[in-house]
Amino acid sequence: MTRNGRAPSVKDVAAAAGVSLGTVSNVLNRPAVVSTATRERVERAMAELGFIRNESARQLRAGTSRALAYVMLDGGNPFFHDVAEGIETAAEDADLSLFVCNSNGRGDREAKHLDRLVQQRVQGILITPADPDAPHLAEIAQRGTPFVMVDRLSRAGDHCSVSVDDVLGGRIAVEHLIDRGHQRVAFVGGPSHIGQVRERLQGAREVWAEFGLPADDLINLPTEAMTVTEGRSAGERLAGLPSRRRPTAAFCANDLLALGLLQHAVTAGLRVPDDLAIVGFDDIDFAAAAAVPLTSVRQPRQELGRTAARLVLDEATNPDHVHEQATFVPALVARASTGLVRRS
Amino acid sequence: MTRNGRAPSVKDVAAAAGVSLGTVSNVLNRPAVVSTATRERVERAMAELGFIRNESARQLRAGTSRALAYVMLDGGNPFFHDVAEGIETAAEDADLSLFVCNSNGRGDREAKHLDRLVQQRVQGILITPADPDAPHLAEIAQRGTPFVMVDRLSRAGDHCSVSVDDVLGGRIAVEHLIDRGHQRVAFVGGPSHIGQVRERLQGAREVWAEFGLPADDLINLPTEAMTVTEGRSAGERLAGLPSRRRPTAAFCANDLLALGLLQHAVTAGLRVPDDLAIVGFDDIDFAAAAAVPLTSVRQPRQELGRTAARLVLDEATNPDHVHEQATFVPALVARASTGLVRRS
DNA sequence: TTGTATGCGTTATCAC
DNA sequence: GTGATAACGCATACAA
Repeated sequence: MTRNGRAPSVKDVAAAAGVSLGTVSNVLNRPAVVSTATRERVERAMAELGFIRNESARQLRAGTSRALAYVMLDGGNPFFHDVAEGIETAAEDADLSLFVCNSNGRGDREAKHLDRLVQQRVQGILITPADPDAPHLAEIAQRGTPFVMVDRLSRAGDHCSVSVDDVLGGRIAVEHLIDRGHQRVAFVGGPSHIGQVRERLQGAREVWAEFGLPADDLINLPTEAMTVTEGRSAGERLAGLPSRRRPTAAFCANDLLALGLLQHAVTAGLRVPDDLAIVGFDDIDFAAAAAVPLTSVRQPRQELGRTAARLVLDEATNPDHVHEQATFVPALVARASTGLVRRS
Repeated sequence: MTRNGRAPSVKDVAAAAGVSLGTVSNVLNRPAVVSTATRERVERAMAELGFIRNESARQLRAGTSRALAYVMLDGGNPFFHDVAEGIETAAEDADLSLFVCNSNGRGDREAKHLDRLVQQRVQGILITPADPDAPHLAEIAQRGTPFVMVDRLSRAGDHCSVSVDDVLGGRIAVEHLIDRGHQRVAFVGGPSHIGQVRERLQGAREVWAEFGLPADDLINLPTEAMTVTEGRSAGERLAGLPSRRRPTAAFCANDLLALGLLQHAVTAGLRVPDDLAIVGFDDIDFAAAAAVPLTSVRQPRQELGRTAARLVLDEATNPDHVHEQATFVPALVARASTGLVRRS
């Protein structure tokens, strides 16, 4: 602290070094233009005073910050971390900071974060929203803040997005199960207003019909959320079904549900995959690390993040930017949880 | 965008509403002092122009930002999320933003984040550092930025910290195993320059000695990191031990290691806990959700975060602040992974 | 109740 | 090569 209780400024450095404020600025921004002697004197003064550039002042002057932001949907789901890692990588390359916020699925918290970020004048906002069609999102896109939706799609297409073909994801998951000989399969996921849940279910239903299987044998087990706890409770409901209705396999809308279901199955003495095969979605690291390694539909998580960052930066810097909806193709990763099917 | 391609400012609003800049500012900060008629006129102008306060300008003027920051050690470990949630709760209560950064265990990335945060003039920095004694941390504390170390302790005590009694944690974990009849136990953890690892091992050794068990029968299985993958590899080494040396139980320095070890054990056909009992540390949600629910040493994760935020806010606002090292007491949560021990 | 003036720290433009 | 000065957007002390 110098003078007034604030941190030392260029002014203080200038005084200490016996030069003008402009010269200090030159040392900072165009060192080549200042003589070695004075430069060193200024640098010494900066070191002695512990001078640190004030980013708000730079930002005020520059009119824009040097930061991106990502508003995560669920910090407790490792999937979003991996996405964030991808974003961070790209941000680092562009020499930008990344502010990571977490809405935890709460629309009000999301809105609060967004307000703050716009006030901060971040260069761009990446978000996996609780509701892709929420009005506060449309506002932001219209205001002109570069904006990319991550792992979601909105009805209005006036912004960039990166996502995965969820219908296809549902298809390959269930096709895998049909291949394995399953004729009665549960779909575990919800709430159904989540686009992903609907689309993964749709994909599941499509293949199911294409293989000529009766619609009744694809059983819907809705959940309140996409969490381990909800997966466990779905397991209980599944176990409670009359045995002639009980599925031999389950396709879960994400890996957390699958892990919960797996846990309940093991606890209940079911053998996985013999009594119950399980497919998850996302392929988070914990999926491979489960006691019975989980078959899952992989999304390119880091790639999703990197691409999203690329798009938002393009929108921020390229005057000829056009919005783009990048779609990735999911892939099945087969592991033990669907490995061996007892055909009876 | 108005005028110069920048977002509309108070000045623009003033012009549009036909009042002075000071009046606009009054509407923003002291609405009571301005007449209803002009206030409404100003508010209408703000709405029409899409005016949004510029946080950098406010911050520059105020001399300090309205944000805290938490630099996480490992975004892939849910433990740190829960800590972050606790911090966020407290930040919300104080009406502050929270910037969450992730060093991913890399000292260079940590330093970069810290640089940026200091430049941003955040009100306080919370951090779980890669190395508690790194010089860049001491610098920050000395510069006067409110600073709290989370879940770590440094040798120099010139700052606040919140942590858990790790020696005690090690003690209760191993005491539990001894209670269960185990006479040969592995300690899985590393690298040993992590204070936590050393202390948890120390606690383990203390009880081991107090029960008069031979030191050789507490086997150290060092790991390169605290990850699921490393836990799996520790499992392989454990399985490779000659059977008369092979432990009947393992105490892992965190839950990720424990989950990896558990997975390997199950894959290798070992029954848990009959052939191998496992105790983890942290009690992350995935511990309870494992196929064999994991006994673990619980840390009060959210509480840790809340307390850290409380301390940093006290340092930021209270002139009589004195540094405090808050220590929490860990507790054993017994689950199936140590549930049944076959005594032979 | 409203308007005017000043300064926060930085950068850039222009003289010298 | 260096110094003086203005501007970014906002908040406030003070004047009208």
